[in-house]
Amino acid sequence: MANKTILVVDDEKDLLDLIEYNLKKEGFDVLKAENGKEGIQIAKEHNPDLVLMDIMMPKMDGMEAVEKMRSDDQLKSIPIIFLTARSDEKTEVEGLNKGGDDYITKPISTTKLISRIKAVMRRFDETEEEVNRLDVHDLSIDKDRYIVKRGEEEFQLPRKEFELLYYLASRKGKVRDRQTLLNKVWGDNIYVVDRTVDVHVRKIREKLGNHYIETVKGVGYRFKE
Amino acid sequence: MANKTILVVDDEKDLLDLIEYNLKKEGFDVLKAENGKEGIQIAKEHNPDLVLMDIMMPKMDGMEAVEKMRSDDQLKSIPIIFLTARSDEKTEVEGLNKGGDDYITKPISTTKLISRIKAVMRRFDETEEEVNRLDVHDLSIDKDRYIVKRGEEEFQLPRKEFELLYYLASRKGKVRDRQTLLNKVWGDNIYVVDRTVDVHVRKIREKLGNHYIETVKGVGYRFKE
DNA sequence: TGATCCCGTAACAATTTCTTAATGGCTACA
DNA sequence: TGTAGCCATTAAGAAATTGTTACGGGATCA
Repeated sequence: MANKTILVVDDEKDLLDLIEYNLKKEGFDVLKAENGKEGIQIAKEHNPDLVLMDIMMPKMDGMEAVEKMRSDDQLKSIPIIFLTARSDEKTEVEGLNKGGDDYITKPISTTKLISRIKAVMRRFDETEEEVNRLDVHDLSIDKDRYIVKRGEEEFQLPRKEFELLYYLASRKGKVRDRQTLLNKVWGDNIYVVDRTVDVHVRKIREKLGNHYIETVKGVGYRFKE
Repeated sequence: MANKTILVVDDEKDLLDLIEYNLKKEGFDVLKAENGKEGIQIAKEHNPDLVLMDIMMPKMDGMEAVEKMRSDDQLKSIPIIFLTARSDEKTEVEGLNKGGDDYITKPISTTKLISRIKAVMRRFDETEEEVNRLDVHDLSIDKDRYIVKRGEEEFQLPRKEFELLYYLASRKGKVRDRQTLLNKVWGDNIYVVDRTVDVHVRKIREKLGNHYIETVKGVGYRFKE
């Protein structure tokens, strides 16, 4: 895997070099810029995975640079960690802060810096990760969120309906008889009349439309292939 | 930091020893069991961080053991990696597969096994680096000061409420069941009735309004996406 | 040593979800 | 076209789950 690239923007050259040294030791590629303007330019060219940005700088202020980045389509989703000299600058940063970003007060402990960087990166990676999501047809069944989406529409199904749908969808095309469904979705030693499945199927169809779950007469149900 | 403990359940003694050897070399603590029944018993006693479970076993089948674990409040959130002899057993495993689990087909490459274990653990280990401040919706949750802000308003939440809110907010959109919340917010071996979570959720809602934390009936709570 | 706040628990109310059972419809086949 | 078998649909009551409130024990701080 290619190394992650980090752009460091700070007007103190010594600090810049120090950070570079430490980041490289950790296996990151490092880009440097000494002011906001330069930072943006380099970011546009190289598309770094993360930006470490000092807030107080000459030329273009870090704050201003961040605002520019946020309104630039190419750059807006790059995570930024702010470096602030005094902790009361926190307040200033607040307005700019998006989801996974972070800020760090100088002076910086290297280990802390590294671990923050890794944390922010991990968080960003995971957002992209499709861990518990099942995409079938035009549906997106997210077990982590217990939500079914179709485009922008969100359906909040009750638990049994959700799990039944999930079970069938994860076995797309395969027929399961009612008893099997009861065992797998309801649980093994649960005593429930198997017609119950019908009702749940109906409720799912009622909400999502009836073209997802197919009835196989005399056998059971299946999620449409 | 204490070593992570892994429980290995397999009826082949030689394999058990081999795996133990390799895991220990990697710095894990290892527990062993030769059948499902014994496995569950040991799991209950030692609360391992991960379970490596063979599917085909005498006494209590691995499948059965897993189901038992899944329905036991204390054990249900322990990640499980399945060992299966033939790859067509995969299908069966699917039904049991929850969240971050994984399966591996025998024969096992040690490196692969280790890397899977680490991957699953990483996924489960939500003790990620924490951010000082989280901005979600119109809230700003400041872990440094244990204060929640909404615009100019400041809310001083008691510790548990704050930590619960923080935990949920930092996993925006993801549902967590009460047991998980207790483990993550209260601590692993704390014995508290899980309805306690409800009360804390209510208190948070009372202060911040009830549109932040959503209830997913039969499952748990989640911070609104 | 009060006063106050926080935490966990229990009890009951409110709500949602699940299950059942009853009815009617459809299809296949004789 | 009659009949049997299977499924869809509905509504109502049961069951499960959560919301809400109140209370007592502890910790904390003046």
